[in-house]
Amino acid sequence: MELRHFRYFAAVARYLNYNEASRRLHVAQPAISKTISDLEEEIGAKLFLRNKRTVRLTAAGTVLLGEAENILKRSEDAKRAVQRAARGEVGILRIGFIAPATAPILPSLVQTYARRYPDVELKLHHMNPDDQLVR
Amino acid sequence: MELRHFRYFAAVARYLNYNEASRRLHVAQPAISKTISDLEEEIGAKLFLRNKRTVRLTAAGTVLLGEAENILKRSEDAKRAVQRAARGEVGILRIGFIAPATAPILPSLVQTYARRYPDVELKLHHMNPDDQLVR
DNA sequence: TAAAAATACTCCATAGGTATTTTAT
DNA sequence: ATAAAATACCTATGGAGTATTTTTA
Repeated sequence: MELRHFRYFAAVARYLNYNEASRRLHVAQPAISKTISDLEEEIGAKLFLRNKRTVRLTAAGTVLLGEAENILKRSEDAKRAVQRAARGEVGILRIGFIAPATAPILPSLVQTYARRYPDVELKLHHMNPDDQLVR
Repeated sequence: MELRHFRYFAAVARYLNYNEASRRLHVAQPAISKTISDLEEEIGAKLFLRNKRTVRLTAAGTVLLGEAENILKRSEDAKRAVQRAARGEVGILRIGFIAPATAPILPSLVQTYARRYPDVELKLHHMNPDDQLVR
């Protein structure tokens, strides 16, 4: 089971039409048919009723639709969250400082930084010159 | 981006060792390397620090680990939920009845059924003989 | 040197394409 | 007759394997 199965399934469920899903996804219709039937086989349940010329979701399919859309959205959200973390826009920044030396400049620096990166948690550590630098 | 990427990534993140992940997943080590680097390329961020002989998660990787595990779990949960729905163990069951005819037997039937399938929502509809059967 | 990850290549499974058939309107 | 999904078959991309190199403890 891969996200691809969910993507194709969600498109078919949305349009209730394999050809339309095929056009929207830019994938040939038989590939859609195959992927849906592979998914049905893996899960062990019919997802669509397609006896007539119309396609309808089964009860099982209705359950999957909600889950699949959620998972697809979470995956895209995760990607963006990771990209933001990589850019340093979220996370934890620990700053060690020695009392007298940085006293005059630190507050304004911290304030400016905190405004620019509201999702970075700042941790200030008042240190002595011989402290170990850990974590 | 597919669940496969998340599966391999989660295994490497867990053991912090490509060879160990390779053994656990029953997939050759170069396939793991390739999949991780494909994922890093797609996301546009390094997920592991592997300069030294040790593997460590980056900040971005740490964010992804939580998300990836969550998505993988949700996917398995979704599969099971769909299977349960297909077996009729969850969902909605609408029962139409005509007042006098079924009066004596319906209550006990409903009670027995509700105990056996606690996740099936029962909807009872008091109907007239000429009512349309809809939904 | 020994270990672990990356690289190079080869192979094959399967995702996806084209053509056609089936089915129902 | 038309439109949509399924089936059959073929192609080729890329996932995974083996062998090797690189790197660093």
